[in-house]
Amino acid sequence: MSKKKSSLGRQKIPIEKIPKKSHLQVTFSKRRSGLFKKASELCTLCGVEIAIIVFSPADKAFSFGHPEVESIIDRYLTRNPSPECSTHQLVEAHRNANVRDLNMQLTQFLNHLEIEKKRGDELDHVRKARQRQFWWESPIDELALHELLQLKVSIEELKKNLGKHASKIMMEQSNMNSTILGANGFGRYDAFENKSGAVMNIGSTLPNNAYYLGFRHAYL
Amino acid sequence: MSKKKSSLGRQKIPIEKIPKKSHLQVTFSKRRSGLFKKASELCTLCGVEIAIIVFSPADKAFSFGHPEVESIIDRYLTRNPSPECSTHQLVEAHRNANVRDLNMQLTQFLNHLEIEKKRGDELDHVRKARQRQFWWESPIDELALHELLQLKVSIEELKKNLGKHASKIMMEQSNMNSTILGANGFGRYDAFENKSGAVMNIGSTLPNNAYYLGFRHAYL
DNA sequence: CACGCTATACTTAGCCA
DNA sequence: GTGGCTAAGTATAGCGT
Repeated sequence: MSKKKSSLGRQKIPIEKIPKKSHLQVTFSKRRSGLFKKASELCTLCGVEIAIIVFSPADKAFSFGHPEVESIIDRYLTRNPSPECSTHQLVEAHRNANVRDLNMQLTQFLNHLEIEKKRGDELDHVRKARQRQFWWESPIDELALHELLQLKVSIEELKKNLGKHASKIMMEQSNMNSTILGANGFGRYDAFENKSGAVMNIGSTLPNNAYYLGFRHAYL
Repeated sequence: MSKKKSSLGRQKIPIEKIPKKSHLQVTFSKRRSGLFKKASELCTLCGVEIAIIVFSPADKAFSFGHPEVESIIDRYLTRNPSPECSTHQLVEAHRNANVRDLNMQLTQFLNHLEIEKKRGDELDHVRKARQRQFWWESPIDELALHELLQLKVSIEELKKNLGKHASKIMMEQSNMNSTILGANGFGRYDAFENKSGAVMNIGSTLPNNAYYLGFRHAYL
């Protein structure tokens, strides 16, 4: 049984444009997955917000975003509206907002959330059990997907609305009180200078001083 | 002689928020580098454009972009404004979706839900504090309320659907034991040239807690 | 094309300087 | 924070199905 072990296992490839198209496509797919996975792990491990946009060789746009690409882009472009901070401010500004009804709804909503989460966990369990045994494909419940879709949109809207609402509350409070933080408090207009956009070299084979294409930091 | 602690070498860590702050900082730094490196490799290997934006735990903005973050964002925003588009993309995706993909979507939703829950908690906090010492009132955001109601309905639908879906999967599992992969494992119509590769795919063996947070594709 | 497989290249957790 | 080290954990190139 002559077997050529020669090409089993991962081979080293140079970090330069892959010439073969079919090969490139596969690599793109796999590595994009890997990149997104890494990003999601970073999100979870460190509790940070990340957005990634990739334009494929076929010029199709893929994106990853936690919590949302748009909001992160927004934050980036406007040099930091700082949602985290606004949340904090909200807590501090706890003596406003006349939203009793809204909050009641919210409370109910929270209850539902917990229920859904548990349910989701169960489903996840089912999935894992399934994967362990067999991973055949099965037709999907289209209706469920549809509903899921609707939900997603709704959630995103809710999120936006919550954000808006929060800012509104804050602002109103600031206006009426003028003692809390004030415009001075969060008026950080430190524009970050990023002109370069320059492409640095890819230190592909250097484990140490490996600097990449063009990343930069915006200090706040 | 005293043995070196097995702490030499890499240890496995669960993909969940790192509690220790100092530790988290180090991990963030290293993994951010790793992420950017992966991105740059993907750029070079496949000749594609990528932009990444990360907000650090300290709320500092880091970005990677080839050729430039702004231009890519621009391209993305001009192509992806329509919410209907996202709907369409998912519907498209559905054609090739298998259960795993669906589950991934579900996971994303769950993540969103958790985020919303936290946000909701904050709001709730505000409310309680306010009830204790309310001073003034501010007009409520009726639109937000409306959205909340809508969401509530959606959530309830989701709940039902999740239940159905779960049972269905389980049922299919037991039923298909005898007809595994018969002819064609699952009914997906490839009528169209679905040139999408629409749904991102997680590696088959997803670690227990590796959640994909929120990525999607933008079409057209 | 998407998936699984496997050997191997690469990444990185934990420590230290 | 940064960078080096080591060894264990992951990602993935090349190939099948």
